[in-house]
Amino acid sequence: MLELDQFLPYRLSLLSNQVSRGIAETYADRYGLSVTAWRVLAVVGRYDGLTATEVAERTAMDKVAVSRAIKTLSDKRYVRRRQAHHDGRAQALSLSQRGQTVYNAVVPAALAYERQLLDHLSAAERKQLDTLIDRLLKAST
Amino acid sequence: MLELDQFLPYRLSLLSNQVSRGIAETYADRYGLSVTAWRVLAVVGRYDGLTATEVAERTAMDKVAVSRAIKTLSDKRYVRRRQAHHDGRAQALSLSQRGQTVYNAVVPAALAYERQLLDHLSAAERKQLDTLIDRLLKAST
DNA sequence: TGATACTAGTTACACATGAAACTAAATACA
DNA sequence: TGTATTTAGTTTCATGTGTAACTAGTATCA
Repeated sequence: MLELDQFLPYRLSLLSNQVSRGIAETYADRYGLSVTAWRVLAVVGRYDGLTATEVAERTAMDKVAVSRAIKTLSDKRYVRRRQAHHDGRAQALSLSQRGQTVYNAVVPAALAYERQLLDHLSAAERKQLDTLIDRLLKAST
Repeated sequence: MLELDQFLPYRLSLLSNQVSRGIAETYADRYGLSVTAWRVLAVVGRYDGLTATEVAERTAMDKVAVSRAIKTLSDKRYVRRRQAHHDGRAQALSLSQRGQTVYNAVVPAALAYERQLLDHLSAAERKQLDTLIDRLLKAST
């Protein structure tokens, strides 16, 4: 007998969507960023000079999604692409001035949201949560 | 400093997607069901005679998504709609013979997948996980 | 009863997403 | 060197999704 609201995959999906929506409110409208674009921005801001392929690896997004997100960010002049010196096909990505500004505004807001969430858990529980997620991530691959 | 792969919202999204994909493999191709359609099927199979609105409440999907899923399921002859006697606008949903067959095949497979996942956790950890998800669900609303 | 506000479900639009096909550059190696 | 294979990134197509507008039936209450 399957009771949807006790079914782990459903609960995870619910939680993930709720959290994502909450976070997205901190940047979506203000900066016109989708979740995928936001992730790319976050990674390029953290690791300057990555190529699209490297971004894809770090974000667990496929290269099509990354390519589109980069196009969006590039159209908005948040990221610059320059020819990667070692490979004529690849482009090294970095934040523009504007992109840096967005990054500086958006990352703290996202972290604050996460902190606010985790405030509902004790230190021990946070650690537990981490362990459990790791375990389930491995188990589901 | 935001490190994506230690960021809770990202980790939750990753986990939820992986799990959903794993589950979907047990029914998507074989029965042509999307996640939303599958959820509606599961709820109607469990609670016969629900209306679309009631399904929406039970699945945390919005009514547009439910309407579309019902259309899919109805086109495939998995669910029947009959006029709800108390309200001319509403339709009471139930599984057809075919739908029942699909339900009987698909639900055990989904539960088996969940069990296989949870096998990686001890009884105490499962309880912890439940509590933590509940807590975070409340915190994120 | 009849005007008004509400509700069930569908449709339309704009945008997001995944898979496969494609272009151009790089590599392998006979 | 020249042919075959692989790889970076983009485009295309079919499908999924959320928001808002819509249709038709229901409830309210003067």
